[in-house]
Amino acid sequence: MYTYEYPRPAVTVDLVIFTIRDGRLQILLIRRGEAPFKGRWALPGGFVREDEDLEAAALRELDEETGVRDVYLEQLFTFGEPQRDPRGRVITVSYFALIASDRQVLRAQTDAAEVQWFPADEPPALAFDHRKILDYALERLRNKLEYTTVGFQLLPRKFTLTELQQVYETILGRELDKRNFRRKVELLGILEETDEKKMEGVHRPARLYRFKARQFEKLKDKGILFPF
Amino acid sequence: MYTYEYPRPAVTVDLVIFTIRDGRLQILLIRRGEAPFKGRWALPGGFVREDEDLEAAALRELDEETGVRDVYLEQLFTFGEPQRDPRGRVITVSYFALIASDRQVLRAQTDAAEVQWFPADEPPALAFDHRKILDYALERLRNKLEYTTVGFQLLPRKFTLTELQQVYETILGRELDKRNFRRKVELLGILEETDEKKMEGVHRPARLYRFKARQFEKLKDKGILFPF
DNA sequence: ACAAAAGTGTTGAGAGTACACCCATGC
DNA sequence: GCATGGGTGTACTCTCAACACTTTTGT
Repeated sequence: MYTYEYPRPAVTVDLVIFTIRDGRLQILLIRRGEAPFKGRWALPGGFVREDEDLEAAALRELDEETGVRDVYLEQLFTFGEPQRDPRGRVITVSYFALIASDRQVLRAQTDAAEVQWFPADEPPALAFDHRKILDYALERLRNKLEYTTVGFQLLPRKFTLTELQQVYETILGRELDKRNFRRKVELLGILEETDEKKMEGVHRPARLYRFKARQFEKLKDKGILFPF
Repeated sequence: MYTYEYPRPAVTVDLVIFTIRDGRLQILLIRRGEAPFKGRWALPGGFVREDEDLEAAALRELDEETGVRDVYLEQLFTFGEPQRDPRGRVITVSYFALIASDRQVLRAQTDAAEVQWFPADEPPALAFDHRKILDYALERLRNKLEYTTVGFQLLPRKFTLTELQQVYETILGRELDKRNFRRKVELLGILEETDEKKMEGVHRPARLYRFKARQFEKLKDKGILFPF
């Protein structure tokens, strides 16, 4: 058995957990109960355990805060500036997660005053360098939206085309043409019609669709295929 | 001052250093002199120092192995499987670097038998999980080539259009149409003609061009702009 | 004069964008 | 019957892809 004689930083994972709520892109934040940054909002996260894979640590934190599993999770970036944590050297591996809009139930035990959703584009002041992490996550999400199907991870299993379009409009921050959007989605061949209709609204019911691909899909054959 | 009571993994950086040599995409590898994997080839890398930023550590390793600075460097992914290093818990932050083809001089002190370039698509057996890191770097490089100007980082400051095209063909692994390629590059407006010509060849000399943008540039306004 | 790489335009097909009206339902 | 969101087609423009010959130089 060999050992190392090198300084060992602490390693954490931090999560940017996105969902769509009230027609806005929102993120989950936790209010810190301890110094430093006591009382400030921060990204959920925590230390990586001794024999725990990084992604496993991220999934564990996600489960602890939201009770949700089986969500889209992607490693984002690793931040390691020596001064990013006033307590000492802490390197953090950041992840972003997408929660479907019908699964955003928080843990029963969580105190609503301490765990809350905030609009991603108007977050409160954040602890540490979490604002930088958030900004990076937003940029990545917007980019990926254009050439992958990540967007579908934010919707329930069955959804209307208008709901899908709203996800894209919300994240991209601009309006899309309804007819062009629908033609494009159909052309991609990634949706399945169901026989059901959404009867909630007061007006004409919309047909519900289901996403065909299992989890996630790159959308390029030659060049890009999702430039709405 | 606060301290943590958590296990601390060792943290390293590993580099996938690309260049174009003999018309092929190649990577720099180092032969390990110690167990584990003694005698195997491995990616250059090393431990992150106590008060050293991650990117600074990557730049330091790069300088130590190649004597090169001011190159394109990008964080790739952080690998942290508990069993990836038999000596204990080691988390590695991987980077990829692009070295211009006229700057691939190795450190004078390096022993040629211990530091060598290898074709990126036919590497020797690698230590640890370095093959996985290499594969990931290759995938990322190919993707970025299509919507950014990273490819220019592999060329000298002045280059011919044919050389530029060969970089793209080499990395993408397919042939491109000369006329379409040139029209596209011209349309992007990122090159500057020089008055010089490359007189090396035996035949008609080619005009030399210079890359306008300082370092690196995203190439999308609406959708992708670089789908050669 | 010849070998070799440099350089240069046109055409057809497909995708993106802009744009306006009828339909189905609840009240 | 009316208010509201659901649903549908066409025309123009622009970019992509395929394709072959002339030019310039060294030997």
